[in-house]
Amino acid sequence: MTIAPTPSTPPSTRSDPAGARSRNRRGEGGLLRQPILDAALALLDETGDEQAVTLRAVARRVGISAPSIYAHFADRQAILLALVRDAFADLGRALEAADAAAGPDPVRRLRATCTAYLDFATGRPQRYRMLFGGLWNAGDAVHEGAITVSDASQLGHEVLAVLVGALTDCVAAGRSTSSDPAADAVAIWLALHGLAHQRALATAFPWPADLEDRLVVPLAHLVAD
Amino acid sequence: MTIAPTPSTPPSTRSDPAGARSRNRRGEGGLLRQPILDAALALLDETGDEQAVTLRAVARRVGISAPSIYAHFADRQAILLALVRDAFADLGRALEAADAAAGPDPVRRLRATCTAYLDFATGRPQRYRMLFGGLWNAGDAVHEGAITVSDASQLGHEVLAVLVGALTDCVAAGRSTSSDPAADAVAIWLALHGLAHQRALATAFPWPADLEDRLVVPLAHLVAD
DNA sequence: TGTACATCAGTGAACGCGCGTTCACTGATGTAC
DNA sequence: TGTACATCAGTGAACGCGCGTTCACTGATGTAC
Repeated sequence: MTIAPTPSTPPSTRSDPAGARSRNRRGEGGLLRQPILDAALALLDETGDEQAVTLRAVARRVGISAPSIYAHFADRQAILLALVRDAFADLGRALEAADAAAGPDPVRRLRATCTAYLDFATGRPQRYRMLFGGLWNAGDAVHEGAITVSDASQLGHEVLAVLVGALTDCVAAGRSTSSDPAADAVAIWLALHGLAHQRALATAFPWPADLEDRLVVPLAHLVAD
Repeated sequence: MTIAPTPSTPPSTRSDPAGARSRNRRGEGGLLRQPILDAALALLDETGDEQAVTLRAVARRVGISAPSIYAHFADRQAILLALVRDAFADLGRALEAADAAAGPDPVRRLRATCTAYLDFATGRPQRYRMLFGGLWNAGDAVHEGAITVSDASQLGHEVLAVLVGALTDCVAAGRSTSSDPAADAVAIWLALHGLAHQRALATAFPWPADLEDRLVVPLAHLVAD
């Protein structure tokens, strides 16, 4: 008995939990890249430890042999960098989406953006910690410097662009007395990072609920409507 | 020819850079504990990577064999925890010293404390990152939870005690309009942490100089004299 | 004061481990003729 | 349409490494008698 391969079967994009996966069709080897990243991200989120993201652990999870990874990533570091890059992009997108969905009121936009930032860190604490854990800053390896410092500063610019935009509009609407929205946006971002990072560190700690307001309102120099 | 041991020689407290060190006298085995911690801290500061603090690397640096460490620390984790503990204590002491040295003016005290906090992180970025890198929060090991979460919250209380004290005095002197100094002190601390952590991450980044003021003045609700 | 001995600081070799990476390979499959 | 073959996805075994930790030990030294 032969099992006829059904050509209509969609190529395996899923990141199978080991075992079941079958070899990709010829020419579709690149499809393994995403499952590898998915597995790496899952390991990171579950263990909260980037040391747990080893080539062998990732391979085990995807259901492939460890050397197979080398067809898609130059080395272990490259996987981690891809993870950081993706997470930065996710965060940037979340902020822009929150800003866009908040309607026209600039104060609402500013607050929605800040909330989205904090939600990202609360919802994916391991990932947030990794973004700012210093991996891409270690700086002795060859390839990391160039790639991810620019990623990080790009995220910086994205975050800041959204915050500066909202804060500038707050000033224009007479809702903020900030005399330097660009600089105050940096201050807001740093304060958000402080809170987000501590929350990502001590997820169980009973952080007061009004901390976000207590940081954002003064730093944005918001005034009553 | 015999080399007579001179009893007046002080016991070796130095953390010799390997090689030269001689066995401690009988009953003074405990003297090895500090050199081990010194070496571990030096490794951390130099590499900026707590993974570099291995038993073997520490032993190599102290000039002893790796198993000797077990007379002083239960395992590798215990060394790292001792490091965290000491660093927390250092930071707490630095803040209290700054507060005490700032004189009677409450605004000066508040600002001096904030500056000291940021200076600690700028001067020992690797150590600061380690304090808040999540080591003691990983939480799966047996002994770490109990020991260091209490350390961390003790530091929290020390930092906050200093900040709350100064801020309360600012309010009393009519220099701050804060209606809740305790809560605002938490906000200040979080903002300081955000700035300190980013500076410790990207030490080379040209951070604007006035960020400290831009954070502390609004968050402390300071008003002109 | 002399001597035997228990104690103590510290050692060296070895263990098993999981790791990143290399290598030569296998077998399926698309393609050129 | 049939067939040979180059290409491609992926494998399995092996390498050397540094690690944490265990073990049996060594030799110096303080102490009890």
